[in-house]
Amino acid sequence: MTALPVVCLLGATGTGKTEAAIRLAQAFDGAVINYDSRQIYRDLPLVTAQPTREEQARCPHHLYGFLPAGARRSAGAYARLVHAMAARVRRQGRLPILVGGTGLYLRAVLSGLAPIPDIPAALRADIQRECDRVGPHTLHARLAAVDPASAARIAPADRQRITRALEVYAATGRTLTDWHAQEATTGPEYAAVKIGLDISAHGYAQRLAGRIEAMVEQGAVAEVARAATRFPEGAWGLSGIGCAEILRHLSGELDLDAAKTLWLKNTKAYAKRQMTWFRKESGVSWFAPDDHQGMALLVQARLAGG
RNA sequence: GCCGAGGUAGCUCAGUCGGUAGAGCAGGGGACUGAAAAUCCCCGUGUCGGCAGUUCGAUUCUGUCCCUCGGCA
Repeated sequence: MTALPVVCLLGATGTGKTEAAIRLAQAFDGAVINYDSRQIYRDLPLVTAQPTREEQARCPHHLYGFLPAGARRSAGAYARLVHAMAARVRRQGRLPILVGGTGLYLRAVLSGLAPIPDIPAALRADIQRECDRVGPHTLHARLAAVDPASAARIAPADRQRITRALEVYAATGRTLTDWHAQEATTGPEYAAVKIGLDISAHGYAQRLAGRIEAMVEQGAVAEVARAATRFPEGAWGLSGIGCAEILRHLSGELDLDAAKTLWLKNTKAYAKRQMTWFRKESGVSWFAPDDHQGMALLVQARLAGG
């Protein structure tokens, strides 16, 4: 089987990936496929900065806004969706263009994950409740007894990874370390052209601040309020950056300015984490965000050269 | 001009009874295998406003100058 050509756009939040993707799609008869973990929620198009209706009309877009804010999709499940969608786009004779900001998802798509089965939700909830009760350090010690290699790798305060390692062991009888030593399950083989959008320019912080202002003007607060009404018990989709701050504003804890300030701060910290991830991604060609022509030339050369 | 209060990290400040200094915020770096917009880890040399004096030693005490902010003129 020959490798499936795809373009992958990566870069921190607010760098102009949406526009760059549309330009490439128009130039190469492509279709945009989302790999962002938050732009999947239909209740939150504004705060998650999904492509607008107008933008989506300019070329085919897939895997945006298709889930209610109460749902979750694991990285593995999401990778399977992307595989299916990329194949379908290809069958239609189009070039798949993967766009997003979630480094783990991109890795799951391109390199695969360990073939660990899905863990029953009830078991996961039990372990998480226990973690809340006894604290991560206690569970870390328990992990050290069954899987010392994982315990050594995972920080004693990292409740997410500690509970993950414990639930995998509890559900499968095998340690995470054991699973990770196994070959990853992968989808189709991809020939990926990786394009990074680099914002090292000084205007970036201002750009993020402007984006938040625009989201608020366009009704982000009302959007989050609506979603919160629809999911009164709290929903995973409402835990994202922007939502969390707006919810605190709606509860009266923060005034709008304080919420926006926090929102910006959290967005900047997130952008930094994204760059830490993407910087070490191999084989990325970096471009200025508006250098659409340069990106197109690269894609053209790589598609021709194979 | 006079009186008072200050000048210490990008910002707000603490502190050193004389032994060249540290918090918060901001900022930076990193990790990452099904919650990832998540979850964690690490990072502080700065003419302590300038100059002089006392002292073994001054950011700390003294003098003087400069600057800022009040108040009075």
